[in-house]
Amino acid sequence: MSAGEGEASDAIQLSGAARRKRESRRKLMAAARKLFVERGYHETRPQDISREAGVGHGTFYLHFEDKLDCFLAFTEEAADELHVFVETHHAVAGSIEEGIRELLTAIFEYSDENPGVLAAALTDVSVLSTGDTGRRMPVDRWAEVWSELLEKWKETGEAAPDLDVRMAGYLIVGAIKQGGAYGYRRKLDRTKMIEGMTRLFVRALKK
Amino acid sequence: MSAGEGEASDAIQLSGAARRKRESRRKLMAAARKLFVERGYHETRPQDISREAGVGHGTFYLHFEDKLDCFLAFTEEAADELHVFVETHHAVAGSIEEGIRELLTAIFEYSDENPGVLAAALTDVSVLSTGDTGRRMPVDRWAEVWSELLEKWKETGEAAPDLDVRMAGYLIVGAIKQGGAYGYRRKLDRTKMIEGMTRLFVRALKK
Amino acid sequence: MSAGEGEASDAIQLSGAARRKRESRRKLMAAARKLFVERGYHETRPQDISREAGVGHGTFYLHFEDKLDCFLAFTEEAADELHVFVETHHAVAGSIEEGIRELLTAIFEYSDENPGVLAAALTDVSVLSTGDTGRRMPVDRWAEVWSELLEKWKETGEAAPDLDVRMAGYLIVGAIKQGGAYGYRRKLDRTKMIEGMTRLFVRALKK
Amino acid sequence: MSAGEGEASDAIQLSGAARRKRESRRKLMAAARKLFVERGYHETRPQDISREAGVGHGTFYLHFEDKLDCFLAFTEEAADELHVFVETHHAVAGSIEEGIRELLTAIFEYSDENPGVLAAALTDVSVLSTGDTGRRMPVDRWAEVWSELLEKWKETGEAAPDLDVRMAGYLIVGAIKQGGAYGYRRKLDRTKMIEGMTRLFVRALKK
DNA sequence: CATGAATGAGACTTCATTCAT
DNA sequence: GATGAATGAAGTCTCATTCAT
Repeated sequence: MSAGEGEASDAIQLSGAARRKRESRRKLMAAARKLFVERGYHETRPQDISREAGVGHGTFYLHFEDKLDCFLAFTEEAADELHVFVETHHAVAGSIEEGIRELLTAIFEYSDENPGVLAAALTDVSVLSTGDTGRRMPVDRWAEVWSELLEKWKETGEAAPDLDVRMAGYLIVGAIKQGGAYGYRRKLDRTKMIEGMTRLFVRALKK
Repeated sequence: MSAGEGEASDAIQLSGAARRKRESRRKLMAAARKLFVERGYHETRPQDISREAGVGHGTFYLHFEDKLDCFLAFTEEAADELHVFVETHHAVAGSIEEGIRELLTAIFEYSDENPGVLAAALTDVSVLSTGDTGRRMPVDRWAEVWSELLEKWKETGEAAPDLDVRMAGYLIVGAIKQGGAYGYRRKLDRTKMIEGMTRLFVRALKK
Repeated sequence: MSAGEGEASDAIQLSGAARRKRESRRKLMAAARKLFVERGYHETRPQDISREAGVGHGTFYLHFEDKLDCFLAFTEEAADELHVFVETHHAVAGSIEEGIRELLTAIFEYSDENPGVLAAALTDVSVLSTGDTGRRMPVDRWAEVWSELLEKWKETGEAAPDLDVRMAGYLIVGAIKQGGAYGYRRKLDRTKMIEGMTRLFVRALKK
Repeated sequence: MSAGEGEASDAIQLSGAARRKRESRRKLMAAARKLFVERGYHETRPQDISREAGVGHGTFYLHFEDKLDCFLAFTEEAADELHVFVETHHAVAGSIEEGIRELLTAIFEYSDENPGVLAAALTDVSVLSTGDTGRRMPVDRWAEVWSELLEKWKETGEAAPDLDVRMAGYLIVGAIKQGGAYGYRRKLDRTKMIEGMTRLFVRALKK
């Protein structure tokens, strides 16, 4: 059973040490996500993460350069996860209206399953650190996803031809972020939010 | 001692102590704005603000409950200033298209004259403090301004009747915040940004 | 009595705050000296110094940039004190033999009254920090004192004319440092050490 | 397994394990020397030494009790090497003047071939550890070499009969250490330094 | 009202050493 | 013998806030 790991995993045979390290990182990532979401960046100390993960304080620094590095790893993980959700909703396939509705649905479903994660991951890093980190932030990734979709719809003639897709991508992400926070606070009905946003976005973008 | 209070102008004839206090606060507010904008909330210490203001460290706490209180005072000041700009553009008066354009113009003009202030003032306070502060944040004030306008246009039949004006207010503020940051980073042309945003917003909201 | 401080001190009238600060620094310096001498640089933590001085941990950093800065302040104080001892022995006045004997006597007397201080103050800073500190070290100060004396004796024709006084200054300081440590460890008689060293140095330097 | 021990040459026929161990130690010693010289004791971590040596971190502790033990092994190695240099210059053979010049030449030649090693090896161990290590330090070894030579010259009547050879040994080592550091910093000419020092030492010691 | 020295909890991080593999 | 992940005590330093003057 322990031989070969059973699955055709991407690391066919992990030596003991490497496996332990992976396991530590996994625990740290889970702990970091939990605490960043619950308490926010500044209220979470590296040692809290270590304790929550059940590893020593020093282990934290074996896996992350510093606290910010850990936070960025968290945001990237969240971005990756959301990406999977989005892909299963193949927003790309349909019309502009369907596409937008699917994308929003994916986002809200992810948020339901992972409450608070998106809000935490979208924390503006410039609030956390001076100086450029050199890393691409979730906001940018998500804005780009939208931009690409809009570009496609522009090509198919569904979206307004005079659209600046880059700017529109950021406008949409900003709107969703702020609107989502508002809806979450007011405990608005998810379906209604999706419908409302879809209507606005479609009208704004459609030819 | 109490003489001078209650007169028509609040600047006329303040007793020495009261005048000094007012003067201290003015200097502290100016220093706080400068540093919050330049360095951000977490990189600015009360001591820095006091030194920049040219007053003693203790004086800071004569005027503000704590650091967060000072930051909120800054955001409120910024909100008040923007409000003046907005009023001079009487967005209220015209059609939905004119109104939106005027409002955006007011915002961008303010941002030109006060670079970085809006971005700093819109910092999500939940990133700064856990508990509720009980104070209304700029985001909420600005979302409400938009809501009221939208409500008006709904009544005049210019805006779509099925519009959730509260939600739309937040969506717009979020879009402007994120889009503005993007445009500032990319050094986009102001007029083009205003035009692009106006077009999108009008299409989204118009009947 | 408290008025005017009684003495024609260099700070005729110290305001309360300034006096408190001075007092803190005095206590910190005394504590630092005690601990650097007893335990050495690396075994002494800033918080040990603060506790020994009876002030808060933060006060330490009000007076010293960092731990190294504190250590350097200690060495400078020791250098100043030794300087006073040396001056009262007016080594300068007499012949080369008298001069050297007086200087060594001053050094050993200071060491008797301040056991361990010279050894601690002569700690090679390059062992403590990479990078140049930009500060002149006691070793250099003391080497220079010797150099100047030798130069004088060269002029009066008492010292060998082919003497490199700079180099000789360092050789002497190195010899005293190492020889002193040896004598201290072996608990040698002070007078005998002075006589022995004087004899050697005089022979080495005399014309 | 024990076969091969006790043979004429200790290099012939070591079992695989023993050979590997020896090889590891050699690599660790070389790495330790490099880093202690370049960065100093406190700036060098066992991990750095292991990495530089290309062995695992744990291997370090198979060969050295702790970091200080490794440093002392380094100083002893340096002392052994210098000893070889000194012996090839048979300082013992000649007159006091020749002897001193030869010894200094040996030291400076070694320093040229091994820049920084003597300075690093002469680091005062009391700065590194509080308790006595029970090991004889390079300073003591080198002071003793000088003492023995002086004793011999005393017997041949070349050195002053009233000389305390132990103390003189330490004085000379201290002088060379400090003078060498000064000369190195000032990039003085080696030959001139040797000549200058020889002259001073000879005058000081000669009958 | 104003000051600025003092505070000390607590933040982040390092590193000599151990130990399971 | 060799490895390197893990450890956690200990280190240095910061900073929001208080309080005696």
